[in-house]
Amino acid sequence: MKKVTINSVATYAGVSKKTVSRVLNNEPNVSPATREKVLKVFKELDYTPNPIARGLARNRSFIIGCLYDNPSKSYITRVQSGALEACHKHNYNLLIHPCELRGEALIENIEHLLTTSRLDGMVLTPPFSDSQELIAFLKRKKIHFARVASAIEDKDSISVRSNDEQGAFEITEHLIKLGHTSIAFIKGHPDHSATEQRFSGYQRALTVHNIEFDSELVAEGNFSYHSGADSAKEILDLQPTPSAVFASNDYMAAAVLKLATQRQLQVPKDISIAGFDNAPIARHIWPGLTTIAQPVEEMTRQAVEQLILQISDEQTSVYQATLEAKLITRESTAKHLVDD
Amino acid sequence: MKKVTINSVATYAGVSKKTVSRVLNNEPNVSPATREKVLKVFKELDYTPNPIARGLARNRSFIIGCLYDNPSKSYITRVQSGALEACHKHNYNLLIHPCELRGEALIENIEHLLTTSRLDGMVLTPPFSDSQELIAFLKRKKIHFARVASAIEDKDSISVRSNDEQGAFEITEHLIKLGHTSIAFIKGHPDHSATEQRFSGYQRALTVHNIEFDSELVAEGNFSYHSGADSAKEILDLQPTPSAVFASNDYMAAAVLKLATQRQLQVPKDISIAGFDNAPIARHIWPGLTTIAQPVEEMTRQAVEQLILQISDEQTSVYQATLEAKLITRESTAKHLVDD
DNA sequence: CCACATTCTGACACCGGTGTCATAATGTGG
DNA sequence: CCACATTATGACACCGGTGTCAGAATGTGG
Repeated sequence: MKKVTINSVATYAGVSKKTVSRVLNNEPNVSPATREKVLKVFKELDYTPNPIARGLARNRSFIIGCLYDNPSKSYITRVQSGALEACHKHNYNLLIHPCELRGEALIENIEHLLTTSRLDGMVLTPPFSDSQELIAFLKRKKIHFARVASAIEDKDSISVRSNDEQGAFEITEHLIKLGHTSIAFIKGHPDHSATEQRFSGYQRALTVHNIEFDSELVAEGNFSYHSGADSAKEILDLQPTPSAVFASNDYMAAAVLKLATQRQLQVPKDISIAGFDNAPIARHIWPGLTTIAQPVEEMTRQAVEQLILQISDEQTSVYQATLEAKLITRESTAKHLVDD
Repeated sequence: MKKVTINSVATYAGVSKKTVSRVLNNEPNVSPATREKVLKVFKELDYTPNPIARGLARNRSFIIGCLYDNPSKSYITRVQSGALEACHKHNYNLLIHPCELRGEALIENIEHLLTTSRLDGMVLTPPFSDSQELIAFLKRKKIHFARVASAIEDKDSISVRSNDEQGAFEITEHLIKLGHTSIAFIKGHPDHSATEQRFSGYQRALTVHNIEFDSELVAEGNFSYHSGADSAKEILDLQPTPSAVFASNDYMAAAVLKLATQRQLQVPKDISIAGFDNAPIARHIWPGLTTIAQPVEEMTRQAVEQLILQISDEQTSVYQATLEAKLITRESTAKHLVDD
């Protein structure tokens, strides 16, 4: 059985390639009779147009690439979900490409990706959205891209972020208002700009409420559950034990909760725990985690949507937006009861 | 600035297109001098070959599509991770395509996907790996595909699964050996063949150990945390309360654990809980969940690898494998203490 | 130095569509 | 019924690479 191409359809229907192409793309100026005839042949021959040939002619692949390097799986899932929503709305598809930020191999890796698959645009998620090197490379190669949750400024490229510093400030303030003064903090991955921002929101809240910053209370994490478990151990071993812990994401907060529970500490009676992101795990555990809802899906959705508009030349101005992060209180934080 | 194509490179280097193409693909029979010259021009002009044109000529896209419709996000993450490993090893890329199994729109949806992006092959994850309709469609369209975790037999297509029935049998037997006789069960999504298999393993263990099956103890879930929460309520409201619960996946088990803890039940002292999959959440909560480790990544990795071999014509026989599921005991299950 | 094998190289068709433009068919008003 | 506008259709080049094959350049043995 021979492959069915536009030529076979044309011959079979007794029309030219171009007319078949017109029917294919719902172009005007085709008589109803001809259109019917061609459509019938489509069915008869079970014809599927070749997207590659079409892509070559139009210089489009209708594929967006999503770049990530993130220890938090749920973050990636949410990113994908937002990106897919925008892609499918505009008949685009999503290609995923995890890779490592570190090492000079990055540019080489992306270059190889572009040699392998033509991408109409790329979504950069943290930490790539902050990589000046990558941004410069993509500009040089004239690849459209959009940045998600980036801290750096770049007037020329699409960027959608949320206000992490403010979110961290609010959740810290929430703990302070509950009477906590000894609040431990677990940092995120040093390559991610969110890490610095959340830390700085934490510090600002302390300052505003006249609580002295104590570097002893700060542990280094990297957004993974595992790193949270290590930090949790550090923090819970402190004497005196802090009365509250604010972890830079929910995975690490969950790790603190697990260790605390293992050690017979009651949360939140003995110790309050707060996270960040509002990842699914925050409501899958007991007690549920007080956290900051970061609109990951929405950020990505907007970023990809704007990216597609830019690719289609329907948007000339560069979209830049900051979405709000919102405090969600659950059972893991409560009033600090002073020990008798 | 004009676009850099193979023609510009050829002209600039003073050779033919074909010679440039040879250098590009590391083909033999190019004199070292010529090769050097062309490579230098690549750099000078910052040339990136156009993957679409290449794809058209070779009739290849080097893209694999991954189809899924699964309420468990972590399952998808694991699938992707295994698929990506195989793809990158062979210089392929992965395009993800979530869509709904139900409704006649499925075939239309896939047809549209194939019209939009040329895919060299597709990985079908549950519940698609069990869809006869989809399998027939892909065969008709002569699209290569591999099935992951499917229960149905199809001699013509690649399939990698794990032994769910046996896994469910073992974990149920584990509970029985701990002295439990009243073991509740939460079913998975009815569209997934794993649901039936796990249920049947549970029943077989009861039979083998002379425990009467009680349909009162069976709740209907759908693999989502939310459905697990509903089932948990049903089960914990039973009088007398069962002494153990086996949920068809870890998310639902986590939901049971959460509700039990909320109700002041001690796990595993008052009630034992077991899950399935060994999802990350199984070890992120306290007590950790006893579960069956299903090699999701490995299944998908093997499936995609074989798929790529088949696409490349390096493999003519159809690979079919069943991997072992393994019992992992954690803190959520313990000896049943008879109430005094 | 010649006959022959081997290594390089390029001309050209082709992959399967789309864009441009000329021309054929049809419609409309006077 | 004609002049003209409008709609419908097809011829052909083109997108940017790869495959085939012929011919040129070079190497080898006698």
